[in-house]
Amino acid sequence: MDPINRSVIARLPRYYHFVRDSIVANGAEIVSSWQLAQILGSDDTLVRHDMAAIGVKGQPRVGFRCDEIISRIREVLGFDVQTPAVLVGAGRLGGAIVSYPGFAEYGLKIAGVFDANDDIIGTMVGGLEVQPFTEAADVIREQSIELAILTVSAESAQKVATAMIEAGIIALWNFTPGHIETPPEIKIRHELLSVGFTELSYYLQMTRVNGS
Amino acid sequence: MDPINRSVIARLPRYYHFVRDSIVANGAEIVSSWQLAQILGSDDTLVRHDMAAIGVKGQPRVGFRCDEIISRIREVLGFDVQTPAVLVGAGRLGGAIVSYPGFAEYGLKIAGVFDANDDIIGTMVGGLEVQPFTEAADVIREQSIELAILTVSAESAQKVATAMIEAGIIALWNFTPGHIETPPEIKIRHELLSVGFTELSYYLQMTRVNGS
DNA sequence: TAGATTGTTAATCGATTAACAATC
DNA sequence: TAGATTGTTAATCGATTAACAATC
Repeated sequence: MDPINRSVIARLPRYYHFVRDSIVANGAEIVSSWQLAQILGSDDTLVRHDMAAIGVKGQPRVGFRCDEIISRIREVLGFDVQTPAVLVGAGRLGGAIVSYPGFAEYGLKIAGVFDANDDIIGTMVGGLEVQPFTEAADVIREQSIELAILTVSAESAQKVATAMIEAGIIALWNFTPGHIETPPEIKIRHELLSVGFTELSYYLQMTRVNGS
Repeated sequence: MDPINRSVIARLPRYYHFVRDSIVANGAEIVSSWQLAQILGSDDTLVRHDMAAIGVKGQPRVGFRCDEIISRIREVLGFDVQTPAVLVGAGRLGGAIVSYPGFAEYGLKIAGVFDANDDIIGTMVGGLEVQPFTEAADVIREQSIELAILTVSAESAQKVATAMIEAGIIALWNFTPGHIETPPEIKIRHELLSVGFTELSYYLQMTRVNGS
């Protein structure tokens, strides 16, 4: 299968949520490209292109089967293959992520929570005991963990990332605002909360300047 | 001033962080488009286009002034105008956001934290006392608050959003995975954690399928 | 001056939308 | 059949990159 465009990939979770919720809420079996386009605020042609990209075939005059959309998205995104991950930094944000109820559905399994702070080590976070950061590398190696979630401070981000990569991690999910240098073969995703606020702040700024 | 492209806006926080950190770390006064391109993994021409878009002029043979970049980005994004916001849903994620230390720098000011759960009302979150949700509308009206941050459950997302809009909110920052319908004049940003994980999961899925 | 970097136009690339045929 | 919706090619649009002149 050809690799799928990044922009398509980014839309899949929104399709997924809406279709799954429709099934749960009113037993929907069929959804049209027009309906999905409404949800994303886009064109129905784009939806059909997306469905074609992930190999979902619709039925002319009818629409797309909800269960087919769900199962294909799960397959494409690898939701049915469990992805074990370590989380480093058991602060508030780390705790929120460990406890986020939806993640199990996507196949994300937090295999261990680590922190360097002695006051936090040994406490429970989302049903897991916080372990000393010094033991993270062993856990990664023993369980062949590929993903690390970084919720440490910006200052320690680079140091932690380097240690994780050395231990065998190939993907990083970075929630710190710090700058991290990684070798090109490592996949890193920056989840900068500031980017989200920035967009809203700019919008509000514009309505102030131009008059609302 | 012309509106600035969404994609440019999304890059500004990354420039901002890097330049600010460079100033703090080693007193940098000048940065070149090539250096900034390295950070974003992009082309130096793109950086120069971005600088032109926000009205920062560089000096040929020298580079761009760090302080000028910082002050222009702050101005464009409205960081120096305080943006008061209400946060609804004082769970773990809500708590993490209220306590996020960086936000004050961007001008985000949490003016009130609200929750519908009696067990949570009255507790302290990030230095603020959690107030009953029923009082949120009054606070919004009294303080002319324009932004609401939603960290409630997916199930109550729509109901809360509707109430916020009725009270006068014009921008929503939605951290719930639920689907929310809003009138077109309302700016809504969906901060779906699943989108981030999805991208990483797809990458890991691909390396599994194609052999790494 | 020579050289390094910015500034800007033109070219390319990729993603979205339009048009319309195919299907049931 | 008529009509509604998918499927797919072509056109458009926008964002990125290439090329090169301008500048100090």
